[in-house]
Amino acid sequence: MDDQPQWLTDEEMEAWLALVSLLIKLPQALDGQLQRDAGISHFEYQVLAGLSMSPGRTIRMSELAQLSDGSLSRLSHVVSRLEKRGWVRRCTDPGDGRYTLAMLTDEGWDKVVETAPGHVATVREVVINPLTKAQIRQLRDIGRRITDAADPGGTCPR
Amino acid sequence: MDDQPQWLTDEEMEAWLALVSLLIKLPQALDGQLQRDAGISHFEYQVLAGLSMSPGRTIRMSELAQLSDGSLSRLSHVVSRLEKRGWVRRCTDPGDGRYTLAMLTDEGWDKVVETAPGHVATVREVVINPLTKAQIRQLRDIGRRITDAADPGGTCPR
DNA sequence: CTCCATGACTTGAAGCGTCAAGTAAAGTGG
DNA sequence: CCACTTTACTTGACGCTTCAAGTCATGGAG
Repeated sequence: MDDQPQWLTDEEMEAWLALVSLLIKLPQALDGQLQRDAGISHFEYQVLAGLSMSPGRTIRMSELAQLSDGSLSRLSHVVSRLEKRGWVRRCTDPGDGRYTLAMLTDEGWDKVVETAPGHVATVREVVINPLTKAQIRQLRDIGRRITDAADPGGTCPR
Repeated sequence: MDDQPQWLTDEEMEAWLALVSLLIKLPQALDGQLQRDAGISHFEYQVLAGLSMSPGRTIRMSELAQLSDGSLSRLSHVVSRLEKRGWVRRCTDPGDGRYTLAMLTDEGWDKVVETAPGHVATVREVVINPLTKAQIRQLRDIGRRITDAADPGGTCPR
């Protein structure tokens, strides 16, 4: 924080406004497609996808929370819903009773398999295709820098 | 949409994952600072800021909705809350009874004035400072391209 | 061995956003 | 000038996220 408010320059303001619009509209587009085509939110998709890529399609809740960039509480609620829908099951870690393991059921796996292509197509259409190859690399670097600054702890450093 | 799912390459995936993290963590950081320091959400700040920059500190609801990148419904709810807090007042447009004019009260103006410096400082800290001058320009271009693709109508083209 | 601190969740209430209706004013065709 | 459509919102219900407790299992200190 500076003593002087230090207002944004025109260039900075343009970038900032573009980013704010992005922050509102991209999630809408992603959630919209998944909700329409698969009846799930983007975060639910991330959770299912995270599970599907874990060894044994099983993973600890806390690890899944980091993988999907969400709080443990949020994840707990979401997994409850996914469990009711029959896509995930929970059980206590046999080795350490504090951990809870989430595992993807066969129905959950099928759901991911049937949902993924449409989702990837949307990501391509909205994010990848509009950008040049150079911009894709720039986006990765910019995203990482801002994310690091916004979440200093990182929830997974060490 | 393609026939083939056409999976993402490594570079594309890296950029995509970086963007997904950004989408989650940046709003958290922005909302967090404003909530802690001023007791308002980022969207409420945008609405107040939009009003404060309008001529006569007054603007139509529909124009304010576009300015702040929100739906009319969302704006209506938010303005109701801001009205209860005494920062905004609503009245019907004398010229055309369908429009509603939102106007910033003096208390609302004071709120913006006292909140802005801390918010700008956070934006600087989290978004502007971590980037080079070139990256700031890149961010603007990338943001615009993705936003255009995600929101084809644009809610304000023509 | 017991008590307490810590870690890993789960739960419930409260607040916000979205969607689907509903309302009211202005424009438009006959 | 009257019905009908369009435009600009407002409202209510529902679902999801967050926040603050609360629970249960482990690991240590004495």
